[in-house]
Amino acid sequence: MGAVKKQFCEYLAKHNLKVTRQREIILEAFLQSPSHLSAEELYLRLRKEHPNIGYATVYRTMKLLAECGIAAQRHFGDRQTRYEPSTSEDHHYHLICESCGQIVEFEDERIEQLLQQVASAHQFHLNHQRLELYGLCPKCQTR
Amino acid sequence: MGAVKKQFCEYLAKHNLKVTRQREIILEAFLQSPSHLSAEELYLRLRKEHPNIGYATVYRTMKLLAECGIAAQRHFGDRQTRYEPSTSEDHHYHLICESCGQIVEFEDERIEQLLQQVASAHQFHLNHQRLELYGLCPKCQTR
DNA sequence: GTAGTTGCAAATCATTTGCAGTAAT
DNA sequence: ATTACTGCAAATGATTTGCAACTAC
Repeated sequence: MGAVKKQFCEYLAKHNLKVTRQREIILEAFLQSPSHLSAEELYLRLRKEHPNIGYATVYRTMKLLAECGIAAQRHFGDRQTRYEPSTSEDHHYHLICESCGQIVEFEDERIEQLLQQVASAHQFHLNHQRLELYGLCPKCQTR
Repeated sequence: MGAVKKQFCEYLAKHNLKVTRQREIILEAFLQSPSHLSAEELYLRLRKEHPNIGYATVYRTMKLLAECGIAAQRHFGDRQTRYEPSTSEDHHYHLICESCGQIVEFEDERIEQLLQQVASAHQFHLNHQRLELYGLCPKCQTR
């Protein structure tokens, strides 16, 4: 059993929740899919192989995955909540092309330090941050 | 007539739209209210003095104000779209207390430069950015 | 066996839209 | 006179929830 699945099962056990077939399937699908899918998109993918899994179950399970730290929620321009695998300590940010929707991830030590500094300056205890850059990717600039 | 109202009227004229009593009232209320109100909150404030102004009109007018650059849309943790006066070139970010909801604004030259650098490194043309820090304000830390 | 889960449909919440009447140009 | 605007109620889209049947423990 993969480390992530183990993490999920342990979280479920600790909270008196059950490991069900659907939860296993949805976790699998989430891990194998491209990042930044919405619950709806995941549901649509799932439906091919498992037409009996309900919409609501996907929503509920993604919420669980977010709670136990396996998935991280994201909100980009559109209305939907998107999910990406959350590798604990890895702070990365997003560059989003407003024309083609491409999403590029990046990290930056310096930015992270600066944000921490700013929070401290205001005597805030920093829990998490959201940083997104919107613009045009190289391809869309030339069109 | 204030500069902002003038800006609004000019925008309306240019787009063959009309200066109506409701639009004037909503603009006034927006300018006099605390920052970061949602359309609903603005509607509720308005209703005391002007019970005949409809929900939809507030939504439509806030959208207009955003289009013409008088208001800027913001999305924090909750579901609602919030608006703040948009003083053209002023890039500022937000520190949000997850316990009491307090919102502190801040600016930082260094961050701005870094973001620009990062975008350039990926050959993106940066249009706009979103940066929010979530945590606990000094007061809520001690509770 | 008991308590948590599922799938469905109905509910919710923020926001948008159609429409008949009203007001700005 | 035109054309845009308003208020209302009904529609929308993403997400949540109530509930009776079901399944993991």
